[in-house]
Amino acid sequence: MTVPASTSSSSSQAAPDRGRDRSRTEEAIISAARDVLVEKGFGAWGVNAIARAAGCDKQLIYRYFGGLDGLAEALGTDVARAIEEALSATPGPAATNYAELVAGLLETLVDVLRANPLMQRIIAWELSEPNALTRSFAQARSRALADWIARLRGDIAPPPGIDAPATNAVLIAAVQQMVLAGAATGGFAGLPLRDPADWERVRLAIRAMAVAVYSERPEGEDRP
Amino acid sequence: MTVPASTSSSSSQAAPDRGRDRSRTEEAIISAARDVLVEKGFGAWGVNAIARAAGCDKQLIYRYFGGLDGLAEALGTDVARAIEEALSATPGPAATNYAELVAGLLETLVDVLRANPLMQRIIAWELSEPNALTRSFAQARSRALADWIARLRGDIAPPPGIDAPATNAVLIAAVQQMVLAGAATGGFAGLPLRDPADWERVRLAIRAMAVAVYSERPEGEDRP
DNA sequence: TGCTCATGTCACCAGTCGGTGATATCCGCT
DNA sequence: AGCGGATATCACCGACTGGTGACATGAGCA
Repeated sequence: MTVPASTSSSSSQAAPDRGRDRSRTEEAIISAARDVLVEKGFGAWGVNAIARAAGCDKQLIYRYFGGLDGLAEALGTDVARAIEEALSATPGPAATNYAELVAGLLETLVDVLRANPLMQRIIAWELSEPNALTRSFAQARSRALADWIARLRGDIAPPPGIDAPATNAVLIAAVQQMVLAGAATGGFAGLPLRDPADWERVRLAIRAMAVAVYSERPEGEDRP
Repeated sequence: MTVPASTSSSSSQAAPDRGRDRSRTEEAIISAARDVLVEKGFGAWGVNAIARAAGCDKQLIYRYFGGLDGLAEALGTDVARAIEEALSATPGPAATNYAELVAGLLETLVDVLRANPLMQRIIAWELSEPNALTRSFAQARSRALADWIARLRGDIAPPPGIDAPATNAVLIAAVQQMVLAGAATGGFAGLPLRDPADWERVRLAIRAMAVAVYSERPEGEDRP
């Protein structure tokens, strides 16, 4: 009788002996792709590392996904679905005016983004090496975010005389940069970003800015 | 007679035939290191690519700088010097109150950062793969920025009742993220970042936020 | 002149990468 | 039982990486 070829000679990750089940293998590969991106960064995101993490041969990545691009696309839809349900699960701020609405959304965004290292990696990737791959990621993320905001906004309109799209973009940019810097280096511009107290300062600062800019009445910009 | 071994078989960069001059070669290597980082990104920042761009053998990188770490250190001091003189050359905003001071500083920062792709690469690097290398870069940058601000601030004090360090960090974070996103993808959160008009919107939005948050009197937070 | 040493160049190493063809193994169907 | 096809694994390729030792070349000095 032939020895059962003990399957113990595998990577440190994931039991390698799942039966010949294509769908399960595909899930394992996608999960491994996600794990590699989160734990090793996009610089190490390749067929070899992913196959190693998934405990299967890299040939399967080519067969089932058509290479890295197809795998990225599959992971993209997977990520988009995860984001949408993560956002739809978060309770929106019950605000009656635009300033409080935006302030609440930004605070929620800080929490959601801080709890989502995968999203952080994708954003950093997009900032460093924008390509067709990251573009689909960014597109899905942007769309989910826009839907979420539109859903929670309801019929609350921004005050006139203020460039709301630009202002909101700047505010969201601030949130992103702070979260990324905090995760990467634990601080930004001399401000520590480690303890919950540090993030409470950030949260208050962002809220104060949003409320201030959307509450103050711009001088002489009113319609006659 | 032997043919003069035409030196045309080199990379597209830089004439490879500088006389046996160590200091000149070192400068060429540092310059090549900077160019590779700017044009190819930190993913391609290695001895092979740098030596190729410098038109010399990679062995010289090890001999003169002790490898990539030493070269990074040398480039770091070079960058720090460049930043300091770039910032010292920019005229500070002549403001008499804190809100206008911060608004002017942020607008200047947008311009300086947008005109400095090397700095953008370093920031993106730091956000993606923080290591001893990027830390020295970030440290030099942070110090130069702090000195610049301290120099221009003079004796103008922030209004009481506002967490100025946190607020300023958030504002600077917004500037960084907008500039990085603009350079990487040409837009952010649906807002285009290509034409000067786009950046004018951003500039106005940032100014409005800074002025609003530092002008508005926080209610009931005053000292008695 | 001849010697020395700094400068520069070349060849090579082990390792990893993305990618592909050939082969083994097992399930289901007739 | 036997066959076909899907699933999975192995072995290999060329290219590139960081790193190192050996060698050529030239300038300056005794």
